[in-house]
Amino acid sequence: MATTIEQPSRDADRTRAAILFAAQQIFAEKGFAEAGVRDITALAGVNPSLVSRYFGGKLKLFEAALDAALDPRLMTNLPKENFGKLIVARFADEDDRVSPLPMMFRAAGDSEARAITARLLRDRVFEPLQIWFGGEIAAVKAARFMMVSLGFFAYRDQLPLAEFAGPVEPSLRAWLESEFQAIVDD
Amino acid sequence: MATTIEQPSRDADRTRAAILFAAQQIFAEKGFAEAGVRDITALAGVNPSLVSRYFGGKLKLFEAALDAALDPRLMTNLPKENFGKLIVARFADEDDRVSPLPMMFRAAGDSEARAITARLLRDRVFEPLQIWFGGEIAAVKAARFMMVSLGFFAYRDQLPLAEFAGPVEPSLRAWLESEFQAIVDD
DNA sequence: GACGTAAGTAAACGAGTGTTTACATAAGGA
DNA sequence: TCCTTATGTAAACACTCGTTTACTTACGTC
Repeated sequence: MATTIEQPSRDADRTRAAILFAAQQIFAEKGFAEAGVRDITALAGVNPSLVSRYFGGKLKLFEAALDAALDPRLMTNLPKENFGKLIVARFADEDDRVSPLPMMFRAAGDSEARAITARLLRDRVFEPLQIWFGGEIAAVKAARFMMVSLGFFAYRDQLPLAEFAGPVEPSLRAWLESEFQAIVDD
Repeated sequence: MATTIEQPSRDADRTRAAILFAAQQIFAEKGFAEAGVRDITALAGVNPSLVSRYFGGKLKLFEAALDAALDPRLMTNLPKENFGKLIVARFADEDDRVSPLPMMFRAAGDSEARAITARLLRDRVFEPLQIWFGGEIAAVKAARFMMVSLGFFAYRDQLPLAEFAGPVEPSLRAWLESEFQAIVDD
């Protein structure tokens, strides 16, 4: 049989990463309030007390999980010529489990988690977008981007209508694409 | 001195209304999860147990409070000629305390409250809007309306940026007005 | 191989929650 | 006036949850 690399059964870095990974999934699925520390640590296969030891508590863990999920390059690395089509494809077709949007929306019920969400959304998304758009009206462009993005997700998340579940209706998708494209073209 | 109308010190209808009114305020301010039954009944000046007796529990009270706050006529009674300007004025300038939007967004963290929110949003807003818009693409129009509205509120609620707090930046406001107007004009 | 430290666990703690139960009392008709 | 019933209150219940504390164990070092 093949020799396997010996792994120590106790590895703080590995355990910390396992908790963070589990937290991203549970927070996105259940939201900050309904996601229990016991749920997260059960998925990670460790003891609940380690959340406090390694992250300083549930709130700090949420901050770390959201920060890890936010990556502005997912938007700013797209070519501006086809920005509309590509960004809608990324929003509409991506796997919600790896998206920070569910995590943010489902944290709106907790005042402390909402404050963290607002700060990270500003520093990790809004500001980079503003720089990427550039120009005098970069702030307005970034604001328009945030509004359309948040509105699209809120709509899909809050209104699970039968006719709009699953694939996005074609003309609605076309409208979204033109909205995003208009932001970079204006 | 003027004679005052004698009011019985015990009036179930009045008490029920007081709880419902207090619930609208507290739910909008704190969200479903953080709004305690004791908070609501303290504002109403009654005993916490009356929530269960009169409404059947906290969740049913939330449903009643949101249902009372939702009124599609606030949108569908506007003239279609100036729909854009008027609807933005209503969204941007209105008092958040009487708006159902904070109540809905801050309930996103609770799965049961979110299900109620989704149902009421569909039955009390989306469907009436669809009928009001009319035509073959009424569903797409209603969807666009929901997206822009939810996006605008989510942006203002989740991103309390200094430069966008308070009055809406003029060019952003103009864009919003054109978006809403385009929905009814298309 | 013994030992000290880091890693992990189990269990209890303490605070907060919605709800229920038992009791008190005001209202209104017989 | 008495008595029934609706109205309201106080207190305890039952449960969840994040966190802390005390203890155990595996790893690396001398």
